[in-house]
Amino acid sequence: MEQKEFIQSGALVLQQGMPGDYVYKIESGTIDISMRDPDGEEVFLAELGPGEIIGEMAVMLGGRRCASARAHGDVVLSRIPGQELHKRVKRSGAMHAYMMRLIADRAIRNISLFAGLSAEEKASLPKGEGPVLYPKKSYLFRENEPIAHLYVLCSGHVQHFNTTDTGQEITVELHKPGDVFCKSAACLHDGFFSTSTRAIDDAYVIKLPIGQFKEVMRRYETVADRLLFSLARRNMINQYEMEQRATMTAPQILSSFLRRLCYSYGFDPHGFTLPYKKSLVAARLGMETETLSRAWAKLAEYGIIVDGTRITILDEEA
Amino acid sequence: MEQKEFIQSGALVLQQGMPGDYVYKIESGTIDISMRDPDGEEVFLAELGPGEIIGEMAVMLGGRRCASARAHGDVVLSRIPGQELHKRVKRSGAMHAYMMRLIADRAIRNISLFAGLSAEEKASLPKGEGPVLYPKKSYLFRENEPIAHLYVLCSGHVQHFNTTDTGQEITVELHKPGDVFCKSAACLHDGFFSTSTRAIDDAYVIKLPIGQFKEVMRRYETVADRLLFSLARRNMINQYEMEQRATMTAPQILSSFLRRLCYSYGFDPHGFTLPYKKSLVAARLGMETETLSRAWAKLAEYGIIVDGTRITILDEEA
DNA sequence: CGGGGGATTGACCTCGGTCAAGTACGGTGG
DNA sequence: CCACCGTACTTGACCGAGGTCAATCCCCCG
Repeated sequence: MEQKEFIQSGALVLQQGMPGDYVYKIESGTIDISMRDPDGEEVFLAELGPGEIIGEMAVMLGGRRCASARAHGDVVLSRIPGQELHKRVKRSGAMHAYMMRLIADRAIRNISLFAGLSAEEKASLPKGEGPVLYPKKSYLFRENEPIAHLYVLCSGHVQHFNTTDTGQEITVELHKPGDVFCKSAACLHDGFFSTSTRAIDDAYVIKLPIGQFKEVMRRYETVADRLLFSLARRNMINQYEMEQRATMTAPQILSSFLRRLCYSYGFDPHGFTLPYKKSLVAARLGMETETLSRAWAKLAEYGIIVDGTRITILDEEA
Repeated sequence: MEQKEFIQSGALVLQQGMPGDYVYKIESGTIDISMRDPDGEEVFLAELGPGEIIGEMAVMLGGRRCASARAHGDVVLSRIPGQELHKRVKRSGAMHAYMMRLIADRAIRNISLFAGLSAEEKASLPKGEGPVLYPKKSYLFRENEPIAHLYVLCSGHVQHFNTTDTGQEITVELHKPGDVFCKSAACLHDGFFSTSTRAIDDAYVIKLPIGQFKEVMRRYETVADRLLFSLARRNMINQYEMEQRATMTAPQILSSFLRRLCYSYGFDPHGFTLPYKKSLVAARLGMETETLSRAWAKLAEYGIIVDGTRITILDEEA
């Protein structure tokens, strides 16, 4: 059932953002795990060695790879198909518990906020509330509820939005697997959520109580540092988006969005598929689906070719 | 020349945002200094006693009060007209140096980021670069320059903006006396400014080298805490503004802006004067002056009466 | 008094929102 | 296998808020 693979040093083994229906067990050599966080920073997360499993998150929770894995030196892996893993997990309750624990631990340890900590320090991190399933369209939390957790998204997608008095929904942000959210909420003493958040597809999240997170922040200076950094970056990105919406036309905004999407997911610009429904993209960009629909047609003028669901970016620059 | 005033406990002696051409010397009693920082938080800054001078910043630098002063118990003050102070300062170089030093020290110590520190801790803060004059329309810094300082605005106003490829200027933010800016810039390791910043009128600023600020942050946890808090708040405000621009019409946006302005400057809603030129307001709100001009006319529908430069807000709520 | 910058007003146009109809696609049930 | 339905998306026609351009007004200042 298991199939050996020999990987050259430096080769990409798993790519963040790609779907995946298999896991690898490391037979020999070491694998570097890294991720591009939503702010666009590439962050090194961990180094895994023989006996360890990689890629379990996408398989167990049914989503996409939420980090990239690269061979550090030559490596031998055995590839285990997703079905096989599911069978084993179903057979043994202990195995299931083990996998869930593994996923939860890794999700917490691998968030970019904690990237500056040593392996021992990471081991002492709080565990959080194991992968919790929020079915499609269910709410993680609503506006004006008290803030209790920091969330780590393991699989699926999540939408933040505000509801206006007229019942209109304004999408503020979309999150993809690997993202951490409610960071800024966590800094406001005894605050309340300013947005509602809903699962777009079935989403698994780890929930880390705010108190525990603050404890960690107090203990490790680098965590507070990274949080500051990430909030500051978010501010700049917000400014940038404001500017775009004020000055650009719909096709230009869409083009810019696709370029950033491609970059932040690590997609191949020479052809990738949109990971969201188009209506979601419209919401994210603050436009109507009709406007978006018309914008697709004009993308050629901005160096992007769309063929059905396939998107190709011709000229690549920031 | 000096004129004694007897102030009842709790009375407002100086109000943030008001113009002022006199200073007070405290003869007896104590005065509480506080300010509303740009995020809308009321922050207690200091308690001053007999012999100390208040209100010197607006007078010496020719601007508006950048903090409020309230009598803490019954107080006797002697009021010194601005002209008198200017005469004394002109007469004596030492007096001039002393006033400038006083202003610089107070500006640094009184920023809300440092509000959690004790008097002794505040005394040990770095002094920063004394009040620097940036004449009307001169640049404090430009986009893509390396970030070297945190700025404290002592008098005048300052405009942050981006320039697009087409030469268009997008105003991101306006700052008023007492504001601290480049906070988020300061968190990005060796970053570059993402906006240009220009003095609207003659502006005096204190410049605190980033390195020194980071040093302070490392020493005092509360400073990092407050910075986090303020960045998180800014994020929420950005989101809110995004939402507004997406869903509201020009008069609604203007109305909401005026209400916030009134609140954050501490103006009297029953009649105040706009502290900026209208064209600046237009820039700030991301609209053309013509659109703004038309919006004024429709403000009555939203409970705001405009009579020349006089603005009255009828119904007050968040 | 003339000049210049800011503000206002009017005429016009464009982008994108709105409404309505139509298409493509997948799933379900007979 | 096809009829039916619901969802997502597309297309067309229309409209209105706000941008653009030009003329004018207002007020301060030299």
